[in-house]
Amino acid sequence: MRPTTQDQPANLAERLAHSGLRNTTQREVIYRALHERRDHPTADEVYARVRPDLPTISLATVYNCLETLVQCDLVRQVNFEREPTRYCPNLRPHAHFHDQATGSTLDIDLPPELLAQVKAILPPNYQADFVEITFHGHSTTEPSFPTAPVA
Amino acid sequence: MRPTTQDQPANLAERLAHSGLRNTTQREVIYRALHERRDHPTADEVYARVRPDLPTISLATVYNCLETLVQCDLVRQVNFEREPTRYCPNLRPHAHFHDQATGSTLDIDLPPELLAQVKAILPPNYQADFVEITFHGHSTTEPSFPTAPVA
DNA sequence: AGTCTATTTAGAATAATTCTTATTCCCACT
DNA sequence: AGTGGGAATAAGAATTATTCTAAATAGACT
Repeated sequence: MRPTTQDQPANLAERLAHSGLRNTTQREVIYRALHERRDHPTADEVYARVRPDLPTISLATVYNCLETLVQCDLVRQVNFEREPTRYCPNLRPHAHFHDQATGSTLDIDLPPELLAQVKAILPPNYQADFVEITFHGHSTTEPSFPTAPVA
Repeated sequence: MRPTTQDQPANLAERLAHSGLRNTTQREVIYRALHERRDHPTADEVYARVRPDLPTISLATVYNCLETLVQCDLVRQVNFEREPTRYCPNLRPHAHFHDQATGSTLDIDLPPELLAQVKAILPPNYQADFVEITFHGHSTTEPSFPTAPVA
């Protein structure tokens, strides 16, 4: 029996079957599209990525499939303010760094003990199913827009 | 000279003037509406609250004023997933507990040292201007919907 | 009072997402 | 292999929070 690691996600088909759902081409292609580039695309961006493979897919189906993958814990939803929802294939506990200038997103692994410490500030009788930590900031290496080189 | 505490927010008029903005009736009433009940209303809810005082105010103005108050650091914006934006008069560093069943929100003060520890997981050259921590969960005391009393 | 600009108002426009309905697909069963 | 039934998809309309536009109003300053 192959051990199920946290990082290599269990079979898509398995997880779908476990929820009584069918493994369709659309779900597979979308799932792969997310895992090939491990970034944080919007539904529109996923739509654009899968259209070469599935020229007749509709945006509604992209939304449906992404929602299904989220339900099956194969993909996570990420929201920054009121920007369009993004979809994240990283299932490990992690925080997000959101660059306010470029909009780019970086996953930052969350040490379990830190997560525990954060949860510990909750008052009694409040149970957190999920802790969302988002850094809003800027990278100090890459400039946010092209600038003339400094002499 | 009266010391400016963190909790009692500095004069609205002062802050507006500091940004070269005018102190209008609409801004004042909206500001007060947020501070009277220290909860997390949406723009629509603020609209409903101020209409008794300002029967001719428009929703666009509510959005404008709230945006202005946010710019002046008199109010904070809070987003849960893609729900309508909420507005929060609590300016101290705090996390939010979002009850998934009821939608109710609880402010949870963030100890400065915990905030520092969280920021410490950022890689070099990543600067966080703001750290957002949201707990998604449920309170174990209040039931999420009315249930028959247990015998 | 008069001018200048910020602000407000009302309603149209926008954009992400969801909904609706018809069609297509997949699977189980004969 | 053919068929029936439920699930999934496609296409486009509908919804909803928010922003934009243009005209009217109000404050501040001479």
